[in-house]
Amino acid sequence: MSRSGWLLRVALPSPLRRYFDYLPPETAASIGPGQRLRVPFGRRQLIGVVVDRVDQSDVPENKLRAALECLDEQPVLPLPLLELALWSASYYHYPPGEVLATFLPVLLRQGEAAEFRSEHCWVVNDGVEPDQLKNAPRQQALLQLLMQHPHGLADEALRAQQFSSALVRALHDRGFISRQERPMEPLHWPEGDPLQQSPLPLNEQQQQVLDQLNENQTGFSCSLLQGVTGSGKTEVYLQLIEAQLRQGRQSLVLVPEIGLTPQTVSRFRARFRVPVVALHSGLNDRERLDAWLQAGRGMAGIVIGTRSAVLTPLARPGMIVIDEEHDGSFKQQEGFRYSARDLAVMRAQREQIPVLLGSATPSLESLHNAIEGRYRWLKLSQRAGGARAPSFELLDICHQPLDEGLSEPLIQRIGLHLARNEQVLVFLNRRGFAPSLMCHDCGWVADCPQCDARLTLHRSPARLHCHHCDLQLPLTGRCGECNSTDLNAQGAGTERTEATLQRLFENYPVLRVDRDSTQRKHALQKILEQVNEGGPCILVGTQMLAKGHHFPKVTLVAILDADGGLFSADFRGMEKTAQLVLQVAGRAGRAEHPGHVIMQTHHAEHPRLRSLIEQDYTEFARQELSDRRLAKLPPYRYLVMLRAEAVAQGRAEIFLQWVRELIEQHDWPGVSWLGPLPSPMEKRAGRYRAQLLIEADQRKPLHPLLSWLSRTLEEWPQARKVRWSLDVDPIDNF
DNA sequence: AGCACGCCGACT
DNA sequence: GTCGGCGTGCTC
Repeated sequence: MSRSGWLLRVALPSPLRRYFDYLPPETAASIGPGQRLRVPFGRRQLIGVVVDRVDQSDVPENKLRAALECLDEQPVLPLPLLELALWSASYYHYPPGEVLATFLPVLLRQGEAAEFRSEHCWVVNDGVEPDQLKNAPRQQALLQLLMQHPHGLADEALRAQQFSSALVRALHDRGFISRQERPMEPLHWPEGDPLQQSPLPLNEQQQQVLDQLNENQTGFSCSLLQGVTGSGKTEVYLQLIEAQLRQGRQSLVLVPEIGLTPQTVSRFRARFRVPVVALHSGLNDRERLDAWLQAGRGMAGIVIGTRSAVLTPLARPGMIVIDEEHDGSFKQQEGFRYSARDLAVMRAQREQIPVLLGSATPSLESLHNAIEGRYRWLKLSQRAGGARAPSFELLDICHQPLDEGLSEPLIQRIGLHLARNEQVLVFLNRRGFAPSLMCHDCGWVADCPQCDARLTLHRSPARLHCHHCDLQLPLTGRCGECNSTDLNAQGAGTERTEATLQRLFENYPVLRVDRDSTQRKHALQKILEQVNEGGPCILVGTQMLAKGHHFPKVTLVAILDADGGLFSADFRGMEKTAQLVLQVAGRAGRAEHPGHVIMQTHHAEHPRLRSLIEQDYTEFARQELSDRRLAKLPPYRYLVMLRAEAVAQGRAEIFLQWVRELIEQHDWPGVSWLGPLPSPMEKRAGRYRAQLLIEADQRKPLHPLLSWLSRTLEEWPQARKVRWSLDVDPIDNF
């Protein structure tokens, strides 16, 4: 075999944490990093990404095989993004080939060409004259339109001009036009002013923040924009993006999963004349690839999407915005467990562009970075348009009789606001009718057979539903133990609260907003429309209500259970509660009717709750941070969770005990470990889970241990009998 | 992870 | 006599 003298180092979608070297394919043109190869791998073929060209391999020459073909003439992934992928593989200790695969749209992973979709278009045949169609005016009009477009028009363009497909077919059948296939017309930036709609006037604070941020339009910088709800953060984003567009640069906007609504996207589309690409879950594989290519080839001016949008290539990156940066959905909770927020900061650093983290309630991690001066800290404390901040009240419900979770004083206050023709928002972060179903004769409780959890009782449709594994069981109306029919629903979820409120306030509409009530398409939109009509009503819902939508006619926000996160096993419970409370509170009120927030609690004297309502989020966060420092918790300590799960009880824990002993055979200065411990919910979806916590005061000493550990576990036969995963910077302990 | 090979139990 | 259970070994 003739040796060409160089080899290709390839990342392959396989759980193995290493690269594979190949001889170049027969048709070896110029192949380098970022291009895809089809290679033989064992008995199958895989699509991999070249990460390097090398002239030596550790693999014996006779084991080297030749790649079958190269799929790209140009790198499909720009080099900065390839490097980001490889860096994140090493940071999260996840197999590089799998990481690279998640950077690519599905079709590219499968070996499809990195080209825009081809679309059908219609062209006029030679020698056809419109006069021939005098008796068919619509056909004639269509023909005339097509004659103005010698390259043809796509079905979609014709439909937009009100020409039906039947009409098109008629012309085709008569031999006037024919169908051609060609790559989709890519979007282009229009010449001139990128604005389509004037920017909103800024208040003084907004203007100051904008000016400061515009000082750093290029080069890396990281800023935290802490702006109370309604302070007009989005307008600041829009005007920053505008400045980037004027320089011909693209912006990437990351939003939480529930934040990516058509309204959000249309606000960006309405403002600018440049193409806005939205990466939402409704796209199919083809649409996703087209959007990805539009971003990577610089045709899109703005790319907006959820977590995975941070992996999208940009031809001329200008800046990255992460809205609601504290939101948990930016962390992937399985497989490649990356944090889109942290990757965005890393990416901005590598691409030398600014990154902006925005939130009314920043994560303690980001706030800590701001306090320490690593991030520029900018604040918007005024609500735009002169709206006033809501007032807060802790309502002590100790010893108070509750009507399905509602105290008498609260019911009265709700009635008061309704009587004044105002709207009320009732927040309860618990779906369903009741969180459990109990037998009154023997005390049996309906448990999930696959999880250590109660089944939630739902009424519409009636069923028992496990919110952890999604198991759904029909209601039998009988106790699973003693067959009694005397069953009691314990506690209240949104369905029950809705019913209770409807009973108490029968003359007012009660509208429920949660995952169940908004499943049908446009259901949420309909509810929102009714609320916006402005008549008095009660909105009941989960955290769905806390994101994105604003309800100016709501003057009372009732938080039924403020206690959930106060004493939870999760050390972030307090932080999450505070963020949720402030997000919900921020939905209400406007200038002439400031909102009032009532929180029902059994701990009205809880110091942290008090500081949250009497002072502000920043002061609350400083206290919380000082607790974290004392307790040696993030952001003062770096955590990695080694998780394991197995079908047999105890298996995962025994495995982790072995791992611990393995770790202890070596010296790891600056690193300590805790566990193994069963997960807070040991059994979930039929698997028993355990975890070993690895921690350190610095990041640096963690990585040698993790590299060694992941490689060791990968090769260890015992490790194949359980499912294990490393979670770097975990955010919850389940 | 796939996908093979390999060696022991209940079936057309 | 075979189909198939999952142990274990390998992938440049």
